Amino acid sequence: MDYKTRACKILEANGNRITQPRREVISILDESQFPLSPYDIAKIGTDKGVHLDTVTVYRIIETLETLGLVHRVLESGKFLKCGHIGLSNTPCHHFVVCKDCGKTVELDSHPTISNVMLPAGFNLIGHRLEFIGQCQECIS
Amino acid sequence: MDYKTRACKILEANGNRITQPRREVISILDESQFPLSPYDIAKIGTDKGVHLDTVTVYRIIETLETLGLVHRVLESGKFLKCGHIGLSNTPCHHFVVCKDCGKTVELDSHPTISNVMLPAGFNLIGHRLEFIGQCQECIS
DNA sequence: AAATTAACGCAATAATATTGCATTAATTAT
DNA sequence: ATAATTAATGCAATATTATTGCGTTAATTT
Repeated sequence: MDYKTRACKILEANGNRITQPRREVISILDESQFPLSPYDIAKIGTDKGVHLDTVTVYRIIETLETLGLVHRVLESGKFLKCGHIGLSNTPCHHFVVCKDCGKTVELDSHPTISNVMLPAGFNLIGHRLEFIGQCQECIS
Repeated sequence: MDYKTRACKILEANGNRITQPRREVISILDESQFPLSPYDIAKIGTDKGVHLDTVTVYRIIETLETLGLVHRVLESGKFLKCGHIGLSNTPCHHFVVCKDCGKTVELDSHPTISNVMLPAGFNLIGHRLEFIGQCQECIS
């Protein structure tokens, strides 16, 4: 199932309406191999002749993120469609980011830092690993 | 050597002046176990009676980051002192972040996702791993 | 086809970040 | 120790990114 179909199904299954702006945002995310900011998305839409209000894009992104349909790439703060709903639904996210052009690829599996399979030709400089959880005081 | 001493040494060694605002920012970072935004830092300083302009804090943070003396915690966008200059100097960063209170701890070593040593009592929910590098097109 | 209401669009505002320039103060040279 | 040098600061203005409130529109249900 392609991303657009999957996204619409999941939206619907969670009681959300399939609107023109949502279709457009999903389509734009699907077609980009770079992560995009809400402003990027609004501009691309408007350039294509489909008016997209930036506030609307913010709200759509928030919805899609909740549903596990987009990630936020931390290094740039921009958003990327999720390639794998199964993994993306979990609170574990794995990306490869090019520091020069920003191109970003989601990794298929849970890699370790030492034995990760990177895209062909990708030159590894470093990494960021953040474990998210609850500290002792916040659990109780 | 404690953080303040180390920070001043490194600043000096790189031809930077040891100024009052810099001392203050370093001190505030040293005393906080939570990551802080430039605005947080300016406010804490001002509350302590030491006027700190926010723009100045931005510039100081930038300098400290370049020297490997602070990290940016991606999840929150806030800054944290580096506990380990040796590791921090590399483009590899490892944190544990509490999702509730934001308390953040830097990890000592290069952990793998499956065998990480977390602080006592820390409940692990998920993680973010971003590999940074250059894609094939950007290398040439 | 009408009723319902989620979602949108616009305007205003808040929060975060950056730039230019005159002034201040840390360091160097005398 | 004092003067000269210039890095760094502080202020003002501006740019960028994100949020909120509310009347209107349009997707869905009745």
